[in-house]
Amino acid sequence: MVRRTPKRLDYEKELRRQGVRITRQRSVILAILSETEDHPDALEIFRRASAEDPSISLSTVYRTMKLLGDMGAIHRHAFEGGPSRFEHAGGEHHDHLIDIETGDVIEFKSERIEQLQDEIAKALGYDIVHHRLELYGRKRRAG
Amino acid sequence: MVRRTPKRLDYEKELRRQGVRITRQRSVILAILSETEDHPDALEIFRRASAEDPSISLSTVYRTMKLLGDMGAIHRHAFEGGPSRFEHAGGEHHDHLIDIETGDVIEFKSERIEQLQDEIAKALGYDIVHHRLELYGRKRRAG
DNA sequence: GTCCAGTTGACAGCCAGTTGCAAAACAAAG
DNA sequence: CTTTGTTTTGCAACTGGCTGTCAACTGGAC
Repeated sequence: MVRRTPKRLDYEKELRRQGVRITRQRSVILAILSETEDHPDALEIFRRASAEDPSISLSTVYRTMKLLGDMGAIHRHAFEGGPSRFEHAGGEHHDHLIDIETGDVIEFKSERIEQLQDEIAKALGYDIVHHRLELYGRKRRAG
Repeated sequence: MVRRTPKRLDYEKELRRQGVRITRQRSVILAILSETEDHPDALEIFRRASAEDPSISLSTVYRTMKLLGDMGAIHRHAFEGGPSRFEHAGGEHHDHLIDIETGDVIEFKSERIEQLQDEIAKALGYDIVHHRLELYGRKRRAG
């Protein structure tokens, strides 16, 4: 059962409920985030937002990403050798496989790995607050 | 069977063999790296190097870390929310648990997780080139 | 010792991201 | 719809971590 991306208005309603002002700029950015399935960086979000409202500044994009991140509405991923990339939160937890040739990101999930991580941390006397698991790979050529 | 940290001269000999000039500065930095068991960042290495030779510049530390990284003599880790931290290569592969309160780094290894990662990548049609697994946690208070 | 490509320190430049500030805009109250 | 007070914005300046430039210096082959 696939969870569908929340719509723009769901985001806005939820943020308003938390006392966040919905400005024209934030609305545009939220729309972009809720409609995409990829993992754009701040500059890419800025480009897409600019197409819709040329007056939006890159600062505002950065500030909005920070705000949304702090509120838990989006996740920020600092993959190797590039700027942070974002995705809307709300789906299930997952990790990432990054295509080192194209930069494409594939999401995956392994209950078993999560479980092993917990066991390892426990054995070392720690509670995991969060983790980062990224696989960097190259598409296997058939043949 | 624990592999012992290679000594400074081992490093130097190996680098010389690969055609790298061993300067006074590099020698000092290599000594620091081969004698530490922690994961210092460039500034910390600079501080330790300065104590031994005040004329060493931070630029040289950065350049040397890049050089040694490219040669495979050290590993660079970009943990969350901080500068890159380094460790000498030469031990077995391992992953890291980072204490989010102290910044301490604990190394661990899980054959099983590595294996699961390979399986996941394979299932997605990829060959893993490298990966990053970091657990961020807090020491469990005995209660 | 001589020589010169490789290396250095100083410092400018770069990149992703943050911040200070005056002007503009949201939204609550009237 | 207007007023009001706080938030947010665009802009430009700034930051931190790191890389590039360049004249002076130096390791190490001869």
